[in-house]
Amino acid sequence: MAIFSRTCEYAIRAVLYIAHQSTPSQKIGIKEIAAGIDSPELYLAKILQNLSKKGIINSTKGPHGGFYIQEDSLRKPLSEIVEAIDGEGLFRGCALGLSQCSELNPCPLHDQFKSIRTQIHQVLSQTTIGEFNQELVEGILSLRK
Amino acid sequence: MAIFSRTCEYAIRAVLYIAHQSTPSQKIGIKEIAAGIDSPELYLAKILQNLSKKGIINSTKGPHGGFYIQEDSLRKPLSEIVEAIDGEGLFRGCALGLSQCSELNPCPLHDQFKSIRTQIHQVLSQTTIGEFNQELVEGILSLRK
DNA sequence: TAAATAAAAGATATTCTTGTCCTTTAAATA
DNA sequence: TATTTAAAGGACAAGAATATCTTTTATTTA
Repeated sequence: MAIFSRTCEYAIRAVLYIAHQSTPSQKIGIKEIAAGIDSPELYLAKILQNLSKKGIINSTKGPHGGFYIQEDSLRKPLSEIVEAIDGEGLFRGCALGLSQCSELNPCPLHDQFKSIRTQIHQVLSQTTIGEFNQELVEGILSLRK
Repeated sequence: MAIFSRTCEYAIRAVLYIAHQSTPSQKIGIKEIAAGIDSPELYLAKILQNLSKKGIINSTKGPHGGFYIQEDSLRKPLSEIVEAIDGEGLFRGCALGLSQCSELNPCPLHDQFKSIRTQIHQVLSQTTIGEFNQELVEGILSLRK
């Protein structure tokens, strides 16, 4: 199993792609996004609808419409995308799936995973949607399969 | 999404339960294991069959048969269970699902997740199946929902 | 050796995730 | 204002994960 669901992988890649390829005056269409990140177009459309409802990205219909991201959303952390799609399972909850697991009633892996979860959460909440734009433009980073 | 698949959660809990509840001369049946870790009995049976084939646990059929674990398997790391069930996705591969992601062609999260993966792998490969027996016996740790 | 026991194995069912299709709505522009 | 464009929305389909059921095999013991 991977760290993120496939849906969440698509979501993160798409948001980063939108962040560096579009502005509110130059929107980008679903076709181009899907091609840009190697994802199934119609499935990605559903994912972006979801992210749009949650205010992480924006969209407009009609000619010259498409997806874009507001300036201030570029400062949002990636953890918002992950929580919107995969929930908080990576950050909270018991690694062994025990609902009763807690400090007082810990599962065997409780302490070890507390630190791992913290680190995952830190990375995702300190990394912003916009911070890769320069490297993406320069081709140092890749979003395609 | 959680860190492990549900199947893997059952697997780890079951193996730890077997480790502390049974010996090669005192085997434990699937009914009791499933009750002991709150999991669906028949599904757990499939999982244990799988782990048994892979040599992580042992079993014998017939009266007084059941599952048990060999002395030396108690020293095996939990990573063996995780790899047997969920594969190596947690330890290797790109967080964003990009097959081309590498040191030379990194995805945006490459470096951050390299360290997270390493930590997950370390915890799971340094933690052994047998090391919780004492705490489980004493009731300090829990395996039930 | 026959009967009883318990896991293995194979088949099927259910649920969730992923992916596709078709119609509707909103926006731009001719 | 009619037409075109592109996303939104609803319904459906395929696949994978999870769960259950039934039959078979191996082992013990009466």
